[in-house]
Amino acid sequence: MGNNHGEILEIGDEIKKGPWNAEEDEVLVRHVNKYGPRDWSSIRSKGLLQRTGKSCRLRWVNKLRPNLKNGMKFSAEEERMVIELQGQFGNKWARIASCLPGRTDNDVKNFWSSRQKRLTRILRTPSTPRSSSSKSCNTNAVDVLQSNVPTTLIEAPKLSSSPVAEEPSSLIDNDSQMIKIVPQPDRIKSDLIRCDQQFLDQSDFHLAVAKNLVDDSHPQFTFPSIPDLQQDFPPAFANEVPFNFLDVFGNVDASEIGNIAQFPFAPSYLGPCLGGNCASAGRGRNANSAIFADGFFCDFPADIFDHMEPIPSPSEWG
DNA sequence: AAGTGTAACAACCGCCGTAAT
DNA sequence: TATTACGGCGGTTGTTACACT
Repeated sequence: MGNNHGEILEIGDEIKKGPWNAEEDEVLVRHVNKYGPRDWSSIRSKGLLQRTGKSCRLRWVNKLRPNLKNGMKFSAEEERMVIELQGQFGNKWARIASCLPGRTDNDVKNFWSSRQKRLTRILRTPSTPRSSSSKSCNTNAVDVLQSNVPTTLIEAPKLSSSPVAEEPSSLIDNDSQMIKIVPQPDRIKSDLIRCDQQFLDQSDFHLAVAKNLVDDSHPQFTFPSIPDLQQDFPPAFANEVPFNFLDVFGNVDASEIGNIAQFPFAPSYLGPCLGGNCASAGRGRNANSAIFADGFFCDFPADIFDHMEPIPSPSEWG
């Protein structure tokens, strides 16, 4: 991008790039007020600005348009909507942004990208030693439980904008009660990992999982089934997996977690939410029980995937 | 206080669809 | 019908501010 002062490429009829200044903004706003948000290329042809029409349009749409929520962080409700809509539409940022007043496609895209990077980093962070400057991964279980960060959901990373793929007929091995984890870029699309705070708000669960992970006698990562927030958690979900667990590893190379992994279902110690009675979970969370979802993963040793057993490839699931 | 890592943001690039010629 | 220009969109990159050690 430009130099430190944003003054670049302004030579004769050259196209100017880089950060916009107040004068340029003023010219652009005046043009739009006069002619409407169109004829972007005419701005340059008229000699008003040395910006491309594309650049002008982008500036207007992302920064100068009225009623934008510039500088405002995404609210919990907006966050929830983004996650939900991304699951519904994929990476159709303009479509998603159209459902969020004051937000642009760029806003949504950046927001999603940040979350994706964060989740990816969490999944890749080595357990020892932990990054000395990590802000989100230096917590212990107690810290996590005491956190009041209003993060309510963990969404899955996505790789591409291809249409949502059909779920495999079953991701569950009924015999072993395993959730099959199979990295498949083509189908890393659909749902979200929705970790309701009440699900996370189980200190016993958290500690038990952590213990399980480091206990060589329990070589497999014990992970609970997570209820779907949109379903209001009918008790019958106690033994089902209404979310797409695959997406947790959506953008993690298969080589990093092994080609395939298995996750046993959650044992009963996980508490009433995971035991099936989650009717009160979902929206309207108890602030006192808030858990920073990132911390949940942070407390897992990074080598938890080292012990996962291979399961058949998708072509063998039938 | 300095160094480092991360999140958030701004802007550009390339691709694609569409309308005009 | 083919070509071209334009606008829209998604992906990507660079910069800055901030938090943490």
